[in-house]
Parts: sequence; structure tokens; C-alpha cells
Amino acid sequence: MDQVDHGSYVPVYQQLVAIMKKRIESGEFPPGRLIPSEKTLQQEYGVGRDTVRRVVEILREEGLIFTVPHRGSYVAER
Amino acid sequence: MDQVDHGSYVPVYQQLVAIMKKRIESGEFPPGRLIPSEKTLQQEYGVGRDTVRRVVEILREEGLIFTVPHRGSYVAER
DNA sequence: AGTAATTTGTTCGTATGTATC
DNA sequence: AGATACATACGAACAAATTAC
Repeated sequence: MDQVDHGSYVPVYQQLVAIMKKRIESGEFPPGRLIPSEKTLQQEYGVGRDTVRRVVEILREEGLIFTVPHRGSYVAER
Repeated sequence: MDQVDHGSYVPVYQQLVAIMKKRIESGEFPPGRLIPSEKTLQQEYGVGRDTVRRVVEILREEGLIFTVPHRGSYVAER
């Protein structure tokens, strides 16, 4: 499950939240590290910005990342 | 009548049209002023974007506001 | 010092699907 | 059957701040 399925009944944004959580928890993005930019995530997963921003917002609300405007989103300390 | 009643027989969009008219006519949004964005209105009234866009469209057709794409909707001169 | 590229913030435009009344 | 209403999803445009060179 490393890609998004547009045909699934599970919303794309929920799928991508799960993917990004896995990438963070696996250690691919350690605390303090910048996650890929919105544009990069759009291209990597073939989704719209709307969807990416929603995913980032959810990760932020759940405390996994924090966003610095015009810089990017960093993985939070755990 | 500053909030929307989802249980009413009056459609939500009509209720919201009435509310926004009142807000405009009361002077809360003077001519030239931007009204709240679609997203803000969604959150303020707990309605979907569909409904908000319909409200804005009606206000526009009635000449109370005019919309500039990617900017917002301004209160018209009266 | 200054310009260009990058990145997030914000807003409206459009379309589709689903459910309810 | 039709109107109402919400959710999802992609685009496009522009602003503003930061970073890179």
C-alpha cells in the first residue's frame, strides 16, 4: 500500500494519510526532518493539492508534524 | 435568526441568503468590502460548499455582491 | 544587493458521487 | 422524479514569505 487507489471506496486523502503515517513511523522521516513539499507529494501520488493539503492538515492536527509557513512541514518530536 | 436550522422546511440555502442579506444591509459589510470566503461561511454556518456557492450565486444575481475569481466576493455599491 | 525559484496560504471554478426529502 | 445538501477531488490564479544563487 504505497500508492493511492482512485477506484477505492476509501477516500484518497485517507489513503494518503495512512501512507504518510507509515513513512513517518518507519523512520523514513525522522523527527526534525522536512517531509516532501505539497508539490512533491502531488506528483509522487498523482493527487490534487486539495488532497495533499488536507492530508498535511490531518497529520498536523494529530501532532505528527508541524508546519512553518513558506518553509515546509517538519516531523514532530515523539 | 443568525444561524441555520437544518430541521426547517425552509431550505438551508434560502435561510442563509436571508442571513447574508441582513448582514449586508445592516452595514456589517459595507460596499466595497469583501464578504467572508466560501470556506469561512461553510465553517460559520456548518453547511456544505454546495450550499454556500448557491447562496453567493443568488446574492450575485440580485446585484448585492460581485465576485472576482480567486479574490472573493465584494459588496456592490448601492 | 538583488533576482528568481520554491513553498505555503488563500480563494474561486468545476465535476462527480451519495444520501435525503 | 426532482430538489436539496454534503463530501470528495482536481484545477487555476495570485499573494507573501523564505530560500537559493
